[in-house]
Amino acid sequence: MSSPDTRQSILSVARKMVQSRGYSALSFRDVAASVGVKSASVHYHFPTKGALGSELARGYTDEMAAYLADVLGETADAAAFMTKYVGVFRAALVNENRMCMCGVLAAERDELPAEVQAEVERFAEVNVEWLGKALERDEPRVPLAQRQARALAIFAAVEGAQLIARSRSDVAVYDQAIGAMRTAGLIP
Amino acid sequence: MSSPDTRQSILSVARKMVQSRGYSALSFRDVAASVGVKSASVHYHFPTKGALGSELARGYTDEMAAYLADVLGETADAAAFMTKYVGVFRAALVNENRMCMCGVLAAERDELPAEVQAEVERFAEVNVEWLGKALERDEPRVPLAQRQARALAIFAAVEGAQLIARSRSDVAVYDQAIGAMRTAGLIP
DNA sequence: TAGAGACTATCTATCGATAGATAGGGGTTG
DNA sequence: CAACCCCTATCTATCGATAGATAGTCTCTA
Repeated sequence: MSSPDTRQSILSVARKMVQSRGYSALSFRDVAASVGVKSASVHYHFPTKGALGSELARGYTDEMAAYLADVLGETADAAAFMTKYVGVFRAALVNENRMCMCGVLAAERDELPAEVQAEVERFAEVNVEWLGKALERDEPRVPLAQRQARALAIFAAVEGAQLIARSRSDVAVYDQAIGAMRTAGLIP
Repeated sequence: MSSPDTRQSILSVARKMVQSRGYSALSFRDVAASVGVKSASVHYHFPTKGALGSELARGYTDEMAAYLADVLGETADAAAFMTKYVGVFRAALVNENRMCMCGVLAAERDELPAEVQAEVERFAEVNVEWLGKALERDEPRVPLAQRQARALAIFAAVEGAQLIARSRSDVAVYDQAIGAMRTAGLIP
């Protein structure tokens, strides 16, 4: 197996592992076994656990940012944006009851190397900024600060809905919570 | 040191440890060192890590349930209830940037013994049920199902707000998110 | 009431398993 | 040949857990 393949396999396997078991439970041996190489080979591509973790988080955020940018490119109203947005987090639950990787990492904050922490914060920034832009489509006259505060609240609420739905292994919990958030007026 | 003291110290230290570092990072040695005994003594009081974890979660939920019952006993409207409710989660953040223990545990779901998982689910049930009762004070005519859905949404939103505020080590993020949730009408 | 026996709570020492990490060798390929 | 990639082998540190011993306390009984 050539290097780019191995490297990508490592990232893919490690991402799933973090999403389902957390950063602390991410081990070089498990990743290696799942990829089909030895743990020393994983160290070849990612010298330390922090290097692997930060690249994982960076790639995760980058992919999310790219997807959100695409969605924003389509002309649509805020409600349509939100439907797509909550769909991303829903998909993680449907896919083997996983969580947003940065949500998991946030819960383990004190265990993370600083470089990983920074990426987690960037993920939040990217999401909140995007949500602010999406809200702007509907209510361009609302002051920026107020819109950003609401964007922050939506991001937090969606992460929370995912968290508790996962704790019950029941995507219906997510749907119910998101539905109520929309009914109440938090999410367009 | 007599046994009840040691046992309580273990629970107290372990709770803080889980709240700040997660279940995976909870170790008998660290707990023992912090309490001032040997790890074997911790095993004397809690034979397995699962036993310690489930008792931690059980006690945590029990304390929360008792506090919430007290609050509900006081005559007040839903808004007053919510102020106290969000204050509980705020206090954890202020207190060394900790998180709701069951929120942390929810994120690590797949790493938890079944007995601990069950306690995490009970915490959610207790919270949602209480929130439903609190909402009932303001809107007794709203159908039960709808009220419970909103209660679920509030619980999820508050947990989420705490999660992302903690990831930034900034309680102001929590305040801003909660404020926007109230402004938007999700939280009374 | 004195002593035997059991219980409590802790200790020291150690177990096998696993963690992340490293040194150095070997094969493949451009 | 040189760079790249993966390997074997190993290291130190730590994990949860257990064995066996001990000092102190409690209880029951002769």
